[in-house]
Amino acid sequence: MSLRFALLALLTSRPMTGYDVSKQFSQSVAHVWHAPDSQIYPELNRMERDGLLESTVVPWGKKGTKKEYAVTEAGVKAFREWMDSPIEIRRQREPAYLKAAYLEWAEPGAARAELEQFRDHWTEHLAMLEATRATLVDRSHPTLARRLEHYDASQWDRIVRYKIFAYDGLIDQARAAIAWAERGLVLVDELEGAPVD
Amino acid sequence: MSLRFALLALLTSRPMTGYDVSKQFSQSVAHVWHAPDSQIYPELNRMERDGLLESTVVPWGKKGTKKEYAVTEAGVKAFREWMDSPIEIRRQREPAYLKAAYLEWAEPGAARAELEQFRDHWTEHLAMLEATRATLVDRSHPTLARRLEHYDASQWDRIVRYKIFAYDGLIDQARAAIAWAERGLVLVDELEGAPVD
DNA sequence: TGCCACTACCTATAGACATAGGTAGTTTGT
DNA sequence: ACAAACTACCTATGTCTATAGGTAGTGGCA
Repeated sequence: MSLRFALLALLTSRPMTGYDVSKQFSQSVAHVWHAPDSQIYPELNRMERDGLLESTVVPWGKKGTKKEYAVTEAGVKAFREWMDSPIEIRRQREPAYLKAAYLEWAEPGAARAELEQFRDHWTEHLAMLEATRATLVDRSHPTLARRLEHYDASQWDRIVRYKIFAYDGLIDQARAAIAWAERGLVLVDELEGAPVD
Repeated sequence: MSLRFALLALLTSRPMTGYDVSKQFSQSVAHVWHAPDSQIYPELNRMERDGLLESTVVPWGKKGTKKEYAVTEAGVKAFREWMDSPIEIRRQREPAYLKAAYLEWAEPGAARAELEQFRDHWTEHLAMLEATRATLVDRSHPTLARRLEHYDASQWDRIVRYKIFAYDGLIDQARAAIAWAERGLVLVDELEGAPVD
């Protein structure tokens, strides 16, 4: 159900075509809520059917058309209601920690590879989060810039700081994950003997 | 697919009935991979069908019976293979961070309630993780104790330390989440004005 | 004897999600 | 003139997951 509100969140910055949504999504909202376009297109249709969005068909080239979605008043209301309602708590479901708990079953080499892969994934993810955070701080993030246009300048700081706050949380998590993986690599060396190569 | 291996992990400690699995699960493996019993029973059946488990029917009372599942050799092999194969990377999907990024849409009271609820959930979760960690350190954790029986005493430290390592990772994440929520509450007070009550 | 909590196991249903495709038009560069 | 890359949108399939039930036997106790 969160996908619907993630899409609403994105579309409050400006009306967009489905294609724009699926592209922009991966560069902003997807950092907190990932979804592939095969989930996005049908959801946009359902949201229009439910009156949260309305679409206008825009010509594109000679024969082509595209559909631009805008949030309706009912959409804004639904988004606000969701914002004011308690969050669902997500249950822990992380294969990396599951595996870590049973590392005595793994080959030492595989255990190391595992932890390195995990660390590298989060390191990459962290770099992306920090880069995005920087574009929020200097307000060059395109979606943010479009969003701020609807607001009085006195509100800008407030809006931006909430977004930075969200990214700070994600960055903390990424850092914690990386540090944990590093400790794991040290532990594997200690328990299995350092690799000989 | 991880559920299958989470169940295998649990059942390597000792054979268990489906009911035991679903009870024990929530006190150990569920900390890293949650699943309700409505998912567990069918999965156990499928695992037996696939030759990873074998079951023996045990009488229970006068008329009742229960099914005890034990991991087969094929099950052990599958578990080892999974342990040695690269992990799937989970995509970010956390409603709390999604909401945090759009907190300018929320009522100040709702924003505070949100963050408090998030903090309280993780505080509770942290207490549980720390309590469980302590039972691993002193080896009083029942599933761990049963597991260690299959191993030579020289291996005990190795096994226990991997489990502690996994919990340490979860504890780090919980602490980071709590600290983030606290910072969020301060931020809301700063941006929306402290609550008047 | 009846009731209740618990053990034991299972089903149904709907929605979420991943993965892997497909079609058709447009723009850009050579 | 043509290919390649991109825009635009959609479908199919299978699995996963949440939620909410259901049935039947057991053990204790009042």
